[in-house]
Amino acid sequence: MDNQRTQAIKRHSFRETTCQSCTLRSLCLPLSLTTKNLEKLDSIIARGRPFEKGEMLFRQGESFGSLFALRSGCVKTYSVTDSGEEQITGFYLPGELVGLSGIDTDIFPVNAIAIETTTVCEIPYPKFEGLTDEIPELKRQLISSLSKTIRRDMQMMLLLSQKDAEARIANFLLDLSTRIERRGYSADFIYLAMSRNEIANYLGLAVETVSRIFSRLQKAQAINVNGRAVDILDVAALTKAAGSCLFNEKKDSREEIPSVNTG
Amino acid sequence: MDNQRTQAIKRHSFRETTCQSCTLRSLCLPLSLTTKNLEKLDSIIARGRPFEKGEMLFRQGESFGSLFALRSGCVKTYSVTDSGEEQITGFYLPGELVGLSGIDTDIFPVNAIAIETTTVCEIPYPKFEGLTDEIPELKRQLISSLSKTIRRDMQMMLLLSQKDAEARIANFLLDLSTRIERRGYSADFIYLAMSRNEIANYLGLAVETVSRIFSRLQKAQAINVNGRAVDILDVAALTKAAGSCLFNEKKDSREEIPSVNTG
DNA sequence: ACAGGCACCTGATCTATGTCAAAAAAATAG
DNA sequence: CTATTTTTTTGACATAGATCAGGTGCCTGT
Repeated sequence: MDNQRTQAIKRHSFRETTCQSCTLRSLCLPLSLTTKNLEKLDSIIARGRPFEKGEMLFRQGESFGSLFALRSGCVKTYSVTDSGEEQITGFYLPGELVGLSGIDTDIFPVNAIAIETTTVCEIPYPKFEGLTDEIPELKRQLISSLSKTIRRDMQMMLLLSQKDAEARIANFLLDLSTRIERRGYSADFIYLAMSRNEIANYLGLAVETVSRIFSRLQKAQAINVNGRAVDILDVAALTKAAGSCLFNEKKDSREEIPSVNTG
Repeated sequence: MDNQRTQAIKRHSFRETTCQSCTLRSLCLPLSLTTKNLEKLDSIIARGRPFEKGEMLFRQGESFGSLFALRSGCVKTYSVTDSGEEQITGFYLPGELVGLSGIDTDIFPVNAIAIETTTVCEIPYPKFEGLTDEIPELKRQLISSLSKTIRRDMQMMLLLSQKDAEARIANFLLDLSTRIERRGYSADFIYLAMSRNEIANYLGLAVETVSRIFSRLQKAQAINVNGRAVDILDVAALTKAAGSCLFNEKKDSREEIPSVNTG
């Protein structure tokens, strides 16, 4: 069930106990902080036991208190409408920040749940906010994360409002590929932490459609699917299937992005 | 062409020359600043001549330098993909902030264009950022705007990925209604600053569909349409057509929201 | 006032994708 | 290991909404 990659992610992260020694530092909030400021940040961070698959980091409606930086694993955020439908608003990988959408309210507007065993750094927001007064660089970092999330969301809206099923899925796969590559893994292999159902919900499609498109892309030799293991065989073909993207997206995707998706 | 409402908006705003005397203060960044801090903010703001319909506040790819707070009129933001398709990412009303999505890059990721005569307060970002160091309340205000934008975007994603054409349009109208009501006008009458085409693009629909749904809602006595003038006859029916919404949306929508939509 | 061009509306098709149904494969429980 | 449930795949069919086509009215500039 756990493949090499997830094993590796777990192994490399469990030992880390400070931001300074964390291999995700360059992807996360600490990016470009001085050693001294790193220590300050470190001192407010809480690192608890791992969340098992299915455990919730926080719930929609619960009082907002902390941001969460992922150290390992994978988290999804979703909202529930008043009639009970769920809408997944994002999947998060190590180094990414979960909880940004709750910052200015007293409550979280989404649920966050671990979809595989996950370790996090919990960042109590009131303390963190205090730190941003002392450390302008940290403030800039937070604002930057928020702004990047907004740009991501724009991209997602473009996807949902103009692209067909195949393009949505191609984009989804390429996005994951880029993100795991940035974390030091091969861009050509993805182990999906989420079910077809979750992918469908996230992309605004029916499960059956997701399944069919996976099959179609496999038949076209663009990918090789084996349950949740996906090999990318032909990036060019996938990119073509993904269709046009926003200007500067490529450039953008090469930057370090501390936070992505909505949550 | 210009109806009573837009005339009124223009009239009441043109005279304002300081944040202190601005009637939009409670909807905008100044919210909850002390008089002294208000003056500081005021001193960095530039107020130029109005943008005529069709004039651009800034262009995608242009270097990011300022945020823009609308004083009157209406602005749309849109991105262009590398193959030339346009995607409208937001419509902005007086009191709302345009440009947030460019904050952490050196370039604007979207175009912003006035879709009717529009006056703005230009807020040079480097200076503004400096002010956020001095005025934690202003920093909080900015972070709050960003976070609210993210929640809005989530809502939009839900709309695009789960709702049918009728629900999208009902939501769109109710959203506009709420926003203009918050600005002191009747919630029952909307003068649309944007064309059917722009509505269609924004909502991920074909123009013809928008037109048909308008007709259908009119036939159902929920609204009365006369070109760009829309009377809301039956809020309950519209709300029902809009379908389920995210928990807490109602509560949320009653807060003062300095910025909305992506841009 | 008139011509040209948009913006908007409405009807007739066509199609991508949703829905329903059922089987195969994989995960989980016992 | 076997039974049961859940996830995934595939096929057949239905449908919302896109596309195509045409018509009307409105605004613009001359």
